Amino acid sequence: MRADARRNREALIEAAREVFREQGYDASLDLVAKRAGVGPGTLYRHFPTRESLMDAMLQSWVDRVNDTTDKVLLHEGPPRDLLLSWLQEYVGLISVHKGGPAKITGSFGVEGSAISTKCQALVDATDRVIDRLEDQGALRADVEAVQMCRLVGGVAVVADNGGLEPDDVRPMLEVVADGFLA
Amino acid sequence: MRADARRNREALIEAAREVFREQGYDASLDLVAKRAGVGPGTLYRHFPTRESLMDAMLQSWVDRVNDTTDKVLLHEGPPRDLLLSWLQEYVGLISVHKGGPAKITGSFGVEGSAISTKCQALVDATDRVIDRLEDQGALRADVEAVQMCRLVGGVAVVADNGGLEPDDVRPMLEVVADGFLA
DNA sequence: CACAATACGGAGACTGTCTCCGTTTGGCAA
DNA sequence: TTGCCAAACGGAGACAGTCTCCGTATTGTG
Repeated sequence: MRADARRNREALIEAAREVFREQGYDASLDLVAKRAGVGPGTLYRHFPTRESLMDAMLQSWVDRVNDTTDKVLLHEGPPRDLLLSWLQEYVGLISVHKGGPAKITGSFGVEGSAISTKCQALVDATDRVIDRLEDQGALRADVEAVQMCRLVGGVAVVADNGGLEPDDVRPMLEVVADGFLA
Repeated sequence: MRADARRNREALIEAAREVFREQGYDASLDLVAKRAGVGPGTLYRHFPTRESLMDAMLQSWVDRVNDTTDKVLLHEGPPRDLLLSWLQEYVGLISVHKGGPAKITGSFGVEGSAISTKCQALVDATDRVIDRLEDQGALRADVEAVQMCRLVGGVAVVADNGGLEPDDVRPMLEVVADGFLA
C-alpha cells in the first residue's frame, strides 16, 4: 500500500472513532471523510461499507476485550460474583458508543458481516468464563457462550436505547446470572 | 374532522401497515403516502413524525395484547410453564414486523415517544402475569414488570436482528424465566 | 349556492449515500 | 535525477429519503 493511502486510512479510522463517539453509529460518512481531510471517494475506496469501517475501528477493541477477560478471571470469589462481574464488564465493553450494543449484538452469526468476525472475540472471552464456572460446577447443564452473549447483549441494547443507568442494569444482569447458574 | 381527512387518515394507516410489514420500520414514508394515494404533505400533516404514524397503527395491536394475556392467564399448571408461555407470547407480540422489537423495547420510559404510551399495555399485561405468579409465591422478591419487559424485549431484539428461530429463542427464555423465579 | 374553513398535493430545499472519472502523487527503473 | 505509470485522490453529481411551504381544491354550513 502506498504511503499516502496508508496515511489516509489511519486518518479515516481516527476520524470515524471521533465522529461515531460524538454522534453514534448513524453519523454521516461524508462527515467522517471531511473530518479526516479526504474526499468521500477516498473513504468509500478504503471502506466500501459502513461495516468495514467499523471493523477496522474495532481492531484495538478486541485487545481490550481480552485484557478485560484476563482481569475478570483473576478475581477469586463465589461463582455468582465472577459471572456477575463478567456480565457487567461485557455490557461495558459493547457499550463503547451509542448504538454499539445493537450493532454488535445484531451481528452474531450473521455471516458476511465484517463485524461478526470481531464478535468471535466476545464469544471466546465468554467461553473462557463459562469454562471456569463449569469447572466449579456452578452452571446449569446446557449453557452456550453465544446464547449468553445474546442475552446480555439484549440487556445492553435496551440499556443503551433507554438511556438506563448502571443501577437499572444491575438487577437485570442478576436475573440473567441467576438464570444461568445451577 | 372532515370526511376526506378521515378517509385519508385511514388509508395512510392501512398503507403504513402494508409497507412496514414488507420493508420494516425504516421504509420510506413518501412511499407510504404514495401507496395511500395521497401527497407527502398530507401524510406529514396527519402524522408529523414516523412515531405518530406507528402509534396509530398499533392501536388495534393493543387489543391483541390484552386478549393474549387473558388466554395465557387461563392456562392452569406449574408457575414456570405459565411464565414461560407468557414470555413466548410476549416475544411473538412485539415481533410483529422486522425491527419491531427494537422499536418497541427502545421506547419504554422514553417520555414524549408516542409509542411509549402503547408500551404501557405491555407493562400492564406483564404485571397481571406477575401478580398471578406472586400469589403463588413463585417469584423472587423484587421483580418489576418494566424490568421483565426490557429483558424479554432484549431477547426479542436479538432474535429479530439475527433471524433466530424459535428453537434458538426458547432456551434463552428459559434462562430468563429461571432468573425471575424464586 | 356561496363562502370560509379545512384539507390537499407536489415542487423543491435539504441531507446523506455512493460513484465516476479527470487529476494528482508516489515510488521504481533507467 | 528524471520520467513514467500504476495507484490513489477528491469532488461533482446522481440518487433517495425527509419534510415544508403555499397555491389550489374540497367540504359542509348558513
